[in-house]
Amino acid sequence: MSSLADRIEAYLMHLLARSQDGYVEVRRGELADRFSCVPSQVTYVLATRFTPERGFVVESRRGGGGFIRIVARHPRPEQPAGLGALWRRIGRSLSQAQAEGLLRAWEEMGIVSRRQAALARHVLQQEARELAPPLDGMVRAAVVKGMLVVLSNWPAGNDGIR
Amino acid sequence: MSSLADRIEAYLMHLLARSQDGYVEVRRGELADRFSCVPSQVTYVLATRFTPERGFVVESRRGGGGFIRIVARHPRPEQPAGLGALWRRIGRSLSQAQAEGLLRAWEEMGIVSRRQAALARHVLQQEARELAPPLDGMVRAAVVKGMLVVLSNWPAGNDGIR
DNA sequence: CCGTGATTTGACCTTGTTTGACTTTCTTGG
DNA sequence: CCAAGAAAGTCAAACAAGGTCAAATCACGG
Repeated sequence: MSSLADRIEAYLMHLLARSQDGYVEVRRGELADRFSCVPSQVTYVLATRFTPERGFVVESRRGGGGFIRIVARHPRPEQPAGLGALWRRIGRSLSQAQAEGLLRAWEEMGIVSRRQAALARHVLQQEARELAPPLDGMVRAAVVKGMLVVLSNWPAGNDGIR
Repeated sequence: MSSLADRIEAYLMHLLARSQDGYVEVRRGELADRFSCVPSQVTYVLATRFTPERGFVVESRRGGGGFIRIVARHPRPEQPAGLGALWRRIGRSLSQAQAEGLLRAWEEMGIVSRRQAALARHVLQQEARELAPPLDGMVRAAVVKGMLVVLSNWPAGNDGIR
């Protein structure tokens, strides 16, 4: 028997799946109402199912006109070699070699252009230069994650500044 | 449902975007009238959304012929040019407020999607969290620059990872 | 049957918005 | 100069969400 939490999760996943932009906005109260439960049940579902580890980011606002926004990081949740894995693999820090390897791979896959790769290498160099070992890796990871944010596009996304 | 405050903000932003000089002048009373609300609602919007933190300066005069002038400090809708300036603006370090302001601006201009903006906010938060003052700013700058690397997408059109 | 982890509830908290009564500051006509 | 009137400003109370936390309950493997 699927639990209430499961059904709420399924409903939200459904909304996400058919959303064109890769995110949904709901009212906690309305949801609670629809499933005839207390609002904090919704909070529970968000906290246990829509976590960053599972590839979701949740934003919310209180007060009048408040809402909860659930953002999916990737169209197809957990593909073995997909973006989710990539996010996890990057982790908190990247060596120069790791970063370059990633870039080369992306370039070969046509995920980034030659020019973007070159620019990225330049930025990596600039930013991580003269930083002591614990920090430089973090900065590299930061740069790559910034790239990933823009690259991990939901079908129908932005194409960049022309 | 977006709140009244949101709608008033949007309206003012719209006026600002259309204005060539980067500022607008409105009557508090007229605005209140247009949105059928009390005048102090307008004051509330100004106080919460058009702050110096977000790059606005608000001046006003009371009495007959009074007015409210909203000046946008940097966000000139730099459509064609701007990219180089953007790199320069980012610099070596970014405060949380600066980073969020930039993101908001990009989101408004449609340079990044709502979803990308949300992801970016999350990454920014995660990466800079528990980093002491000199470093956190650098990491934020790194994230934003990573985004910019991909966004400054010349001819070779990239559509993101599918 | 029991212990453990997941779920469900509800009382209470924090944040953001809306309204309205009251105040301050200008402008102007007399 | 001064009183009236026309704005805008302040501030606190009432509302409108969402968040927290812990107790109660449930489901299950051992």
